[in-house]
Amino acid sequence: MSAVTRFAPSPTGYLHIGGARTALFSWLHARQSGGRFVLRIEDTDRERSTEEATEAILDGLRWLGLDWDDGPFFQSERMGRYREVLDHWLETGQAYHCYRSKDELDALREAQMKRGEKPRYDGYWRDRDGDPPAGVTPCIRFRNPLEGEVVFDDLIRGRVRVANEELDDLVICRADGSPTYNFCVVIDDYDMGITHVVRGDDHLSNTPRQVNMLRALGVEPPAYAHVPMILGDDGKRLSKRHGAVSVMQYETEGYLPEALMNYLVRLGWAHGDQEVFSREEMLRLFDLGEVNASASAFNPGKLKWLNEQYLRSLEPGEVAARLVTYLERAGLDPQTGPDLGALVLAQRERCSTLVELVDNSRFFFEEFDTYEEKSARKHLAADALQPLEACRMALEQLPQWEAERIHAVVQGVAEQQELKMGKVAQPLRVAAAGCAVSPPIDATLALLGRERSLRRIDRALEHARAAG
RNA sequence: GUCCCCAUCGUCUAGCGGUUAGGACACCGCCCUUUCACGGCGGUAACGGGGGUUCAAGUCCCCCUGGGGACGCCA
Repeated sequence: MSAVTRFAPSPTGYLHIGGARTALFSWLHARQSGGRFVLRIEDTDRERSTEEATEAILDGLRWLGLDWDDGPFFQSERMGRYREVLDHWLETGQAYHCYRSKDELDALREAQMKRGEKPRYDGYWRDRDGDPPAGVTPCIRFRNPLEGEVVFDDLIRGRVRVANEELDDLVICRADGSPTYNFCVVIDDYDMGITHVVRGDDHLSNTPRQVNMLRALGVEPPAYAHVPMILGDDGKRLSKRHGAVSVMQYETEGYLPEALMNYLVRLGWAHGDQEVFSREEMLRLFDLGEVNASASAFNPGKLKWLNEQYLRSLEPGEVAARLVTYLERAGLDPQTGPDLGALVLAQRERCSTLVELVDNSRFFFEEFDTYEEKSARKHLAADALQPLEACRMALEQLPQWEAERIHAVVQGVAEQQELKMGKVAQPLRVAAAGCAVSPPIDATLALLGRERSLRRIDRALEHARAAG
């Protein structure tokens, strides 16, 4: 059976980690059944909804590769439809006008809490006819059943039962005429043919009311899957304090969308001992019904590890293509350096992110002003002169500037001068990179090119002489 | 305050009545090594507590504790 699922964010901020995972689960469930994935923007709160936020959310989804089949639909453009149902319900008595003011409601709530009761609307206007107070614009409330219970089977939480006694008559249309979330969701999910509602479990307690409204509409509710929330790495609620909460922040920091997706799919779900899942594997193996019911903490360290895995296993050319943007952002011109595929191959096993890869590769693209102090003191001292000079001479003679030949030179010099490899390679490294960290010296020089390499060795020789 | 939910190493998790409680990240050793890394090998580390049910409980039930969510004319 093919499923129709949806992702329905409210455009009040960027796409965050929790939303991204909900979207992923929802997307996977639709895609693995050959169904449809609907995108709907829940912007009934005009005060807080912004166009920028909508764009930010779409950007996030696109970056992650979570493509949608229908939409984006905007609730703000569906007011006519909501009005239609509202009027109908008013007519049939399934909804009614309520003239309670906010102040009255606040007082009511406070009094109930004080008495140790669950705060709820008292139903004052539920069965009251005529003489509404003058000058008060009413809101509209749904007439929730008083008896019986709502039962539904949540794919993740199992059977959920709530007595109607626990529920009150919720506001479905504000005094200003705008319909509210719980109402719009119900109409939309029905109109859009949603078969599986996948959403954060903070909505679990809304579900019974929604089921009642669906029943009022005379239709069967969809299947529900309430996914647990994601906690910060301190076990508390995820927030700005935990570093990157926006999905796009990870893009900025040089993470690969593949890695983030992989991390997210494993948060609350597992398939035996498997840690790495390609998109195809996710589609094949993921099962909404296997998702854990408990919240899980976001672990940046593991995401980083996954990013390293993808950095190393993706085609170098693929990584190189994505590297271009990052080089430019760092103010480097990709044209002034080595072949990017080769660079990725040389650097990827010592980097966690694309940003780090760029940072560690600056010296391939531009000259550096100074040597890293400690490294220069240690490796560009007087004892570096002889091996450096010998290398310089032999390298200059090389008919072909390739890693293997360079390696032979370094090894030859070490043997000739009866030095350990480190005594030869390290001075060369500092000469070439400006610091004591780089890919293997033969690969480093090969990537750097003959001219640049020799020039930098000359400069290092000067430095060593001056220091000696 | 009221209602609801959740509970295995620090973290993500496997487990679905009988296991030396497994894997991964992180951490710590050792090996490899021209740097930094990668990699390989090994190690520390968990069933929150108390009652039941059962020949047998991490696994089922209840209570406690801890954590979370909901209780808006927010979504």
